[in-house]
Amino acid sequence: MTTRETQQKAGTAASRPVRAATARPTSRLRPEHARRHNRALVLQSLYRAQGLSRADLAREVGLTRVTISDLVADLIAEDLVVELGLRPDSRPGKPATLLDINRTGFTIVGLDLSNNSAFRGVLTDLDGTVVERAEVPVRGVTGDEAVAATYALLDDLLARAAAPVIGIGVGSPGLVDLDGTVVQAPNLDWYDVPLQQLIAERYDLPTQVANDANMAAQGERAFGGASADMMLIRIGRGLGAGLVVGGHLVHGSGFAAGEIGHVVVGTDGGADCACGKAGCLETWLASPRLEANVSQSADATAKAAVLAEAGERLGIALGPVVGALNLGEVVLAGPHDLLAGDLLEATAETLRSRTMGEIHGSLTLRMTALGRDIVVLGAVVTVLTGQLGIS
Amino acid sequence: MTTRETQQKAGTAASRPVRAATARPTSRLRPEHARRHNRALVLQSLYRAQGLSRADLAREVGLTRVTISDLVADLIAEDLVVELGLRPDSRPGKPATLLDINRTGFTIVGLDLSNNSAFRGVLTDLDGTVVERAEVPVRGVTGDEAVAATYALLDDLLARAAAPVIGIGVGSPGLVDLDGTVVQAPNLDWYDVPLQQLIAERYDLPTQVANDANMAAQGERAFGGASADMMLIRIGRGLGAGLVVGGHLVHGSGFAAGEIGHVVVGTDGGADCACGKAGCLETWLASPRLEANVSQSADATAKAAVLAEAGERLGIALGPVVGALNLGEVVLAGPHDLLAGDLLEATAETLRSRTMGEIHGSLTLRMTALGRDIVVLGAVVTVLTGQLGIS
DNA sequence: TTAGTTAGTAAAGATTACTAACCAACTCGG
DNA sequence: CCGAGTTGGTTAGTAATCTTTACTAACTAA
Repeated sequence: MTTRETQQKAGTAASRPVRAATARPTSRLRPEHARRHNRALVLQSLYRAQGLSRADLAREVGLTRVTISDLVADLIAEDLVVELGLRPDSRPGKPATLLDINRTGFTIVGLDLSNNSAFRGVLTDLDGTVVERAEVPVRGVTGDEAVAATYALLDDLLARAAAPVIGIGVGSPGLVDLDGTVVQAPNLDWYDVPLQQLIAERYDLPTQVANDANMAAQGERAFGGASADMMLIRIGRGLGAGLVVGGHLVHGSGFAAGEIGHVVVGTDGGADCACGKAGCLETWLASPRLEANVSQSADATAKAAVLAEAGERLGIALGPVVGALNLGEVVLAGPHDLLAGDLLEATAETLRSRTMGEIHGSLTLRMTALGRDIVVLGAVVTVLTGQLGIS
Repeated sequence: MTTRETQQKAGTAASRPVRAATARPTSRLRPEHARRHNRALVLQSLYRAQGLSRADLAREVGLTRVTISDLVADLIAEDLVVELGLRPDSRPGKPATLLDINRTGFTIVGLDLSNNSAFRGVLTDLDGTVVERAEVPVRGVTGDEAVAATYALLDDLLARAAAPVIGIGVGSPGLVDLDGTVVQAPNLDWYDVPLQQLIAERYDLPTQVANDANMAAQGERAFGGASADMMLIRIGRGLGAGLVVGGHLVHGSGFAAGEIGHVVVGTDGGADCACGKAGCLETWLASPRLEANVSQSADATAKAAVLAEAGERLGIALGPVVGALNLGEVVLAGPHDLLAGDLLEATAETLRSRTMGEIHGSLTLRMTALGRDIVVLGAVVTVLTGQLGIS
């Protein structure tokens, strides 16, 4: 039944894993790290279900009541958690003291630098409720002036903060590395601008800078209820995407994940693109061109055809991605009037017909409900995650 | 300079993140967990650079010599680590006692159930060096008989194990969930077969069952030196892929990540597929059809054209995936004579011309060097990772 | 009134990793 | 040859963290 071969030492192909190049600095774990982790668990539990008692937390997190009490005492001392009073319902035993995160006691700053007519920013409380808004016009502003405009926006917002600021989140266009350095953002003429460091030092506040589409994906995941395997596609002057895989944002080997605007779609040509190729996804879907095509349409039928073709192209490009990653959800963000109707439907239909639904299960394709705030809200969530461990 | 709006409570779209559905059971961290983590760090450091002293480990891992000594004492007591003797070189100070993982003192079992003529298995030491091989013929065997064949293969291999067995890794075709249950594997007529649990209970050994392409991706990552953002494509009777993103294997929302064989590629038709669609990736690249097309070719030029077209199709399908994930590496596994020449080159060229190289940086496209052992080695690595924390 | 239940706290114990201090064993320079 | 300097490893004591055990407080139910 079995084939027995002579024992062999296969020192050839199969030798010990040599991944010295990828020698990641996986950090050691000290007691304080464990404590931080548990503390974040408590905050997270409180965050998404306010009105928990210490005993509830103990059950949910899996630590003992004693330890939870200790952690909660720390959090109350830092004013991050408050006691709400006794639980009203009536049941046996000592009534519980309800706790909640001090949701309105702190402020988070979120910025969106991706619009090329104005930088926009908000202040929110810990819930992501927008408390203040501001913007600075930046049409044609680049380089150091664009940095200065960012500072002006922050100066304005921070001056209006009524509660202590936990941190600053910034969604920037272009390629941004893990340190928050903008590697390249041609529209702003930024190349290797260490924006995160600049802001953090200027304001002495924890700061998170990341790509705008990635921020948007985080926003959609947290406030839009998106699932753990999701792609968010931003359509505007260009086309960018943010991917969440297994609950984690994808960065890519060169921090360029989601940059699919200049991937050629289909095998039948297409319009010439500024990048030199023809038939790039952007040539089909970037809103200026799409708007032009729509407005040139003779009637509603022709208009619908334009949108349907764009949607089909999007579906063709997304097919392999959806299949390879087995995404559960694809979310579009951009001009509602262009995307929400025929285009979305055509994309959905194309995806259905070009991927294996039986295997891949149900895919949800929808518009975001967060509107223009999607990037700033993503920035806010990123701060929340980075500072409090809430994700 | 800034536009000030009236303060507003935006309780509408932007309310508190409601992700109760995704309430993951992020586990609390107890001291023992931290210890396990640090212990894994020690093992990992020793694994990839044998001949480290306790002091070396302390420097590399970031713990103190005292703690390292303590951890190492545990590991030596378990026979996982051995002292090699004094470091030979001559320098000031007390000579170091070199340590190493007890590489040949344990055995790992790796199985590959993806071939439909025979189940194949190996025993390896901790280095992944193959020590024994076995296989059972399974042509046409399905259902319980296929499970029995797996047992027979394991019985044979385990009887030959000269050193204690750390665990069993199994690469199975089809959809496999995180518990190692084969959700569906039509070729074996397996539906919801809890293979991992069955094997673990029968042999009382830690067992890991996962999809074959995913196992192959793990193997390539560990033993093939693949990078942290990589896609491994297995071409055989069908076509499947395993994806590693940010160093982590992608599972997908329905455990179907990598199932791209039936994604339609291109916009110009294609051959009919067994799945009902036309132009699926498998119709271009599955080896039976590819071999037939090649053998029907009149001359070498025609043969090259067939392979080049298949390669181009692969490139067209991969373009959006490579772009969206910003992959650093794509690795092919399958019949070397078909894939390694014209096909590979055509794929590379297609990817180059259809994605934005300037943004996406360098992409490596290559064949695996692990040959037919790629799945079993991946299974071995998975055990190594699961049991010792080495990854 | 009594029994049972639930919330929260207090004290003591077990793990874990740290600091400080030590010994062991080597090289090197005079 | 011998002391100073260097490096590896261990011992002893301490700080941080979570647990177990045991308690009090405050309620319901009969």
